[in-house]
Amino acid sequence: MSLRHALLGLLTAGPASGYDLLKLFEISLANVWPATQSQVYAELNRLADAGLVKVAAEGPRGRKEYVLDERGLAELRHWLTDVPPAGNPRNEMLLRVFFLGQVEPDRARAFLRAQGERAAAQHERLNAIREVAAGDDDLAVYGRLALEWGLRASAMQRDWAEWAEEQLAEAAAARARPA
Amino acid sequence: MSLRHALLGLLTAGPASGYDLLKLFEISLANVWPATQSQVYAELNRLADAGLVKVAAEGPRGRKEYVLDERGLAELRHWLTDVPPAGNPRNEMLLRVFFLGQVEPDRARAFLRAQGERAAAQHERLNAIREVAAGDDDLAVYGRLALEWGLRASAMQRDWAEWAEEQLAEAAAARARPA
DNA sequence: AAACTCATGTAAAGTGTTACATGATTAT
DNA sequence: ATAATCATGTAACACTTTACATGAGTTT
Repeated sequence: MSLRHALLGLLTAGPASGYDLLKLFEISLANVWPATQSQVYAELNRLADAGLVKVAAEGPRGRKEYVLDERGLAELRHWLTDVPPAGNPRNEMLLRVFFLGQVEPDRARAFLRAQGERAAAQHERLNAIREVAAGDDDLAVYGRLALEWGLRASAMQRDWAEWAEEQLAEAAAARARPA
Repeated sequence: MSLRHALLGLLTAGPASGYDLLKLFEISLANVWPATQSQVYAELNRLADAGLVKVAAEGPRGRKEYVLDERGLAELRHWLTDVPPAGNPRNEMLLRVFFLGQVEPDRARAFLRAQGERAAAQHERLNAIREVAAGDDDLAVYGRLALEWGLRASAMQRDWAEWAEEQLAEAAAARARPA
């Protein structure tokens, strides 16, 4: 139930409507915890029912401005340090790797090359963000830690894919000239 | 719908019952694509209905032995190379990092230290597996590529957590002796 | 006989995605 | 006036987890 905590976390920066939060998701949490419009509005209603947030004001088009309640902040802090993070995230890319022996070697190598290029592109994209990322508020400081994680992760995946492709190429070469 | 493809993939190694497949999940795919008993049995029935697998034999306690159908293999190959992999996996750890400013600096650093230790332990665990991982069938060869990914990922996370902790320590030191 | 393993299934609840639906306000 | 943006909500479907339920065969 981390969407709940993502919303509580964003509300620490100040009051916001569902619409505002949705945009905050897009610009700040898109790569870490994406959420859809349906989800956000529904969860905000649940949070209000549970007393973790409150509707502070109602605006123009039925706009509801939510503020973080004391209990919501307590719940966020509790989650941050006391709740053990869930372990194994699924990895579709690796699942495919396991079964890559089912397609021709050329296709398998092409797959790995594509993954490497994908990771390299992601790395470039994040690098561009780093160069413009300013601010010294908490969200900016900790956001930069997360950004650095992304940079290291994409570099790792890029290098791994290159290495893996070579492994396959070597294995193919070994098969071509048997002992 | 990757559970489906995981099952098809495991069935390329030969006929198996739901019970067998469940154990294969535990030993080979647990870190990549975990699945529960309920899921496996239900999905096998759906796969049989869709004609991607067939019940080849029925054994003792209602045991049903499934074999991969030609159409199932075609579906697996199609998924492996033609279907673009879904991008953004959620990352609960990073979501917490974003909001780490909400707890005292000591607790934030402790969180990062715990993540680093966790990753280091994971790295050791995988390293131990590498040393005993034998076999030159496809699943073993490609399994080792996946293992190497895990080793690199855990090393990356361990190093990142150390770096991040230092960043926070430096920031705290800077605040202690203001200009 | 009791305990364990093998073997499959159903049901409920939580979470996430996609599509549909509606209407108010602001900008061109 | 028209289009774009703001703003919220509902419904259907898919996937995952947890718990419940049952029974056959095997080992001690």
